[in-house]
Amino acid sequence: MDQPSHYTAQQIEDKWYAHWLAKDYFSSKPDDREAFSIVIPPPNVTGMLHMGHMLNNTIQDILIRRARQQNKNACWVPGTDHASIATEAKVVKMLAEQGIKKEDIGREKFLEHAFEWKEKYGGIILTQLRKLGASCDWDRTRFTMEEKLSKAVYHVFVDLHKKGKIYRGVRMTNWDPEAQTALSNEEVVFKEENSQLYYIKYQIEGSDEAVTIATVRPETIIGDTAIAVHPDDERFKHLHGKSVIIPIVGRKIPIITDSYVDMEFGTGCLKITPAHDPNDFEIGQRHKLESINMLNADGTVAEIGGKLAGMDRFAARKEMSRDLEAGEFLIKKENYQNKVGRSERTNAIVEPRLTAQWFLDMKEFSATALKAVESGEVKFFPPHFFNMFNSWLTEDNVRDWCLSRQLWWGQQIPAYYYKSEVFVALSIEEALQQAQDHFGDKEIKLTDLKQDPDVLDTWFSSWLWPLSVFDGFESPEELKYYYPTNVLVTGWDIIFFWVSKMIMSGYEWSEDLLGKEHVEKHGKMPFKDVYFTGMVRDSKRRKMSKQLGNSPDALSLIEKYGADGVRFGMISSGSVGNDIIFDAPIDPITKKALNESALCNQGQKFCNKLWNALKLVQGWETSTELSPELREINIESAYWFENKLKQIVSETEDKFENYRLSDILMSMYNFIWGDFCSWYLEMIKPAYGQPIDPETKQEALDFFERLMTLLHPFMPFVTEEIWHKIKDRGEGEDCIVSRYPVAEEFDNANLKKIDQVKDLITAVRDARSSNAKSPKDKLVLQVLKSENTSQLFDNNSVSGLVSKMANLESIGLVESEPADMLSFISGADKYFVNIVKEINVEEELTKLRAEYKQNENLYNSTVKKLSNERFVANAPEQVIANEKKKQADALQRMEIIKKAIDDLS
RNA sequence: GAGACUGUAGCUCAGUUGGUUUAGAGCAUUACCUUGACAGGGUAGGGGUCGGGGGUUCGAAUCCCUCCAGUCUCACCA
Repeated sequence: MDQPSHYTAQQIEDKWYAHWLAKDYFSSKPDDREAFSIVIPPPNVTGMLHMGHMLNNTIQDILIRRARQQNKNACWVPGTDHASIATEAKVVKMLAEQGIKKEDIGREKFLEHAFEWKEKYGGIILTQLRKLGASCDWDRTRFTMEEKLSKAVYHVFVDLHKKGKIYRGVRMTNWDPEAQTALSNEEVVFKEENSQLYYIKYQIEGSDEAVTIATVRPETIIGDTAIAVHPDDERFKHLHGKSVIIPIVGRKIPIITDSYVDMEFGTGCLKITPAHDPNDFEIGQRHKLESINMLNADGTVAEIGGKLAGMDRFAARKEMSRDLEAGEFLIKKENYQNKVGRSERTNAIVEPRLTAQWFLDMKEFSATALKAVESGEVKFFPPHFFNMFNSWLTEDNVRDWCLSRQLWWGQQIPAYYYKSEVFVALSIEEALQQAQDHFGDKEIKLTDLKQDPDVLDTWFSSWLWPLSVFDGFESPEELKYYYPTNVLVTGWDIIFFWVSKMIMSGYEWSEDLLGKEHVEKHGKMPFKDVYFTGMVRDSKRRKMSKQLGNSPDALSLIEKYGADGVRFGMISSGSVGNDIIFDAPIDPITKKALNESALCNQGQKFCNKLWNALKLVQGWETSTELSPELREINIESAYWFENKLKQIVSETEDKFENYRLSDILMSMYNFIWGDFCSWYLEMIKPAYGQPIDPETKQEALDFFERLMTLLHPFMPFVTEEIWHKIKDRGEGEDCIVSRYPVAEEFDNANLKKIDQVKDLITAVRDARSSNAKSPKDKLVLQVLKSENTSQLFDNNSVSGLVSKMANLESIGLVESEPADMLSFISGADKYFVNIVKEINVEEELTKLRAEYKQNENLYNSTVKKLSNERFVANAPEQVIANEKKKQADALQRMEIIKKAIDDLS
């Protein structure tokens, strides 16, 4: 068969992906097999495939494909997240380009545009995942804002409200006075700017004394409700419990103590304005201080500001400054650099402002999540992430979850206002009923109710993901089969945002949905294992991002190296939990990452190697009329390779348990390239142009087939291609559904024996190479008889094997050392070849002496250890035995080398 | 500023409870040889004071302290 010598991934990959889809291999429906389920961490619907996705999804695909090959019912649910902020921003931008403002068209029209945008451009990433080979069940593709999932969201919101866990409260938000909207932290840009720091004197009530505070926003003294000092600050101890008078304003406020105050910073006194500073707000809560809001939504001073009322905040600042100066309250002004937050969109200076928000009480939830991981019901890989998890969810640190977002794209909060009351219900009709009952007024109409304009945080839909994608809130059928999912693969940066919250929701609702019996048997957790992937970084350890331009383009990489090559590159560059330094070179001129990678290239070369190995085996002609000696060598080789294969399979099984994927891939790479291609195939390879016996050829092809099955989860395309090239396949006989091997007993003694054989072959080649003998010259090998060598060469196949691989003319055991032959040591035995040594004695002596010295050092170190009484007394027996063996071996080698030195000199 | 994680050959990483590791692998690299499956093969080699410094121990890459650097999450400061 004529085959090109290069493997070309591109068409082959498309072909097989289409084939798998056509055969419906990715789809999963409950049956009587064991389920193996993974829910994808839903990427933003606006997202494009980047390196992080490739890493994450390759891992998931490996796990899913292996499970599928283990005849488990493998189900990988794909989908996207509606990503309120990111998507709304995109749509707003798109509309802005058309000269449309969202406020002008209103909520309904805006959402129409948003959905239109989503239909057109959203979810591109899912298509891109196919290029990578992701074997998701595409029929199950979900979207966090689709109707069913939204229903689940409303359901849990109402449920939590009934349980009394949801409350309305005020919270500091970043307020953009220009756009008159709250901003998320992501939408605020902090920059160093030049400001003025005002030092202001506050008179102590009933005393001549005064304290000085510093502020960059003097107008906010209108909202002051306390002065805080550090409890241990000696300078102010005598003032504890006293009060001060706010300058100009004239109001009396207390002096309180709080360890938040930094004694070293400024004057050591801090004015507390709970309504206009996040930290002050917290201090205010601790000390039950009043919050006085002194700013209107548009950034002008509120009524309470007296003569400043109605003035813009900056004008008010100047005015206040003048008044303070006039009243001799202003001690000094100094230039000051601080970080000022500006709105990403309007560039207006952001004001911290108290706004009403919906909250979820997290106390019980976080305790539940902690316990789930602590008890091992949910296992973290690597386990050390529990530290971080723990420090965040402990009572002192946990904060209630702010559920509302001042956006339109998302699930609108199902809370309806009538007069001063709010009614939470699944529908406005229900809310109406509640309102009518509450007020005892049947006249209240639907139009009298006003729904809360805010939407829910995106995480409030994705925290239900493992429950909702199986439609658990509608019927338990599928959920019963697939829940708990087996493993979650995600980045550790969203451990609190997402991982912890899914655990919480799982424990909160799984019993309601699945029944007591089911959760007692299978557990309430949403997933049993969590595999944390690292961040993908560049060579400077920076996170790869679009803005930095330090990320190669994912699709270009696939185009260049093939999906298999890229998968190889991704997996081999990192292990569980560790960040991945992706070695893409940077263009020195543009400073952008080039779409190149040495590791992906290695993966591509690996595909090529497989391809050519197949070409070799298939090129062999067969003949049944070959000498039995040849067949014997091949039997010996096959027996060894069979054992080696079993060993790898058993190691692999173990490593999969611990998600040591890069480890597995590397050992397969070495196994296939080294043991299979360089050793096994060379062992059985017939002389050029000669035929091979048909049994051996078949064995080789069978091995090949098993290797493809083993490697398939990692490199699905090339393995499928080769699988089909090995022989004609029937309907449904594809690598993707070939049975993954299970660990079996193997003959360890045989592996050790062949290791010796390989060492010997290497030693002969070395003797040849270092004495300028051509590989083509046949040599005579004499083996000094020992217990070990007699055993090793007790049958013809080993001699045959060594002869073939080391290109020997003959091989024989001798009782005593032959004269005029070159000697060498392999293992602890001595061998001779018919090479006449023609090197200079000096050189050889130096070499031998160095070798002697090395062994002597080793020997000395063991002597030192073994003569140390405390070592002998304390070290475990095994360690001492090893040390003794090391000593004995070193001694034996020293003797042999010594003799060689003596012979030479 | 707080917490967490990371720091082992030129690069990317192993090194599981401290002792068969005189610190390993893959890639890259050097020399010689070879090339009739292959971007290939063979043989030998170079390259690391395991981030720095202390400590515990008979024994530390591994445990403790401290410092340095990087990253992430949170807080960003009156």
